[in-house]
Amino acid sequence: MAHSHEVPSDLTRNQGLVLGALNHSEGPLSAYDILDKLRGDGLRAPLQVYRALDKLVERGLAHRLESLNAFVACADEHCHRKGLIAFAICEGCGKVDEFADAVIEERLGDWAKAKGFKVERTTMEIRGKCETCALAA
Amino acid sequence: MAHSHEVPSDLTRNQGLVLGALNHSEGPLSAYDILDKLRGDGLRAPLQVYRALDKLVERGLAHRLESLNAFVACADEHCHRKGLIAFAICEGCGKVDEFADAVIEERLGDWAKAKGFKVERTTMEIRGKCETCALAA
DNA sequence: CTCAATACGTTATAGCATAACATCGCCGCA
DNA sequence: TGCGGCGATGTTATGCTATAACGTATTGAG
Repeated sequence: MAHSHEVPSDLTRNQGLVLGALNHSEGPLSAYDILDKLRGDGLRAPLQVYRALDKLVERGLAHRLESLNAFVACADEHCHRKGLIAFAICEGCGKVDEFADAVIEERLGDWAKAKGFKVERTTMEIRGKCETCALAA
Repeated sequence: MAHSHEVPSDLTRNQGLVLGALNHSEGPLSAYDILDKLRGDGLRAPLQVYRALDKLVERGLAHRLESLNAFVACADEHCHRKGLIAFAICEGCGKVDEFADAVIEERLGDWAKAKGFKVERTTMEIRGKCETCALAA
């Protein structure tokens, strides 16, 4: 079944709808997937979805998967995640596993420091097959 | 000035043209950027560029930057890179720095092993400001 | 109340990527 | 030589992803 996060109460209507759609989905959704799910709730234009997604991503309630041009709800119930987040995306079933790794984060930080590079955000995405799908293949 | 890689001789005409365009560019190029640069050489349709890019990426002669929907030539002169590659992308000047880190690779490998996840490819992209642009800001 | 800031709604358009189909050229081999 | 397969190519059409530009509505601070 899908996630069952609580939706923060200070979201706007559209933000709440979009986050709800993400929470109830098994896997990542494109902005247009979301739009289709929410037409019944009065959403009509891509921009309504993109604007809500921008805010949600900004607040860390949702994440953008760059390699998929799609979005997922943050897997962390109360969104305590601060640092770098990595995603493992299964090409078989589409499920996404979200995790953090302090060593990797530190390592990237070291590299950046050595180069004088000022990091603003990092995307890390692993594509492959989850255990279930790998065994089924 | 731009890179000065040699172009492998077994590339097809279109592949050679596309790789040449990437090699002569200071920064990442979208497929349509490439197309525009190569109209004078007879290329007319996006698909011609995308097909060449697919092959080049497959062979490791070029890389796709997911967070930019753009492509760069591989920075390694003779394309000896085997493992995971990371990219630092400057939002100021657009330059891309390509690097590898064995520790990160090992760390991801450990995670995957523990989860039974079969990795097919990984994208790691840092967005931020390079030293020059950070100081200028 | 008034202003500023933010969200919202709508239309149009820009930018990225692939489907589908026909052709061509090269190479191995009967 | 000539057949046959395969991969690259060319072309048109189309689909998916994302934002520009405009105006209205709502909210909250002073």
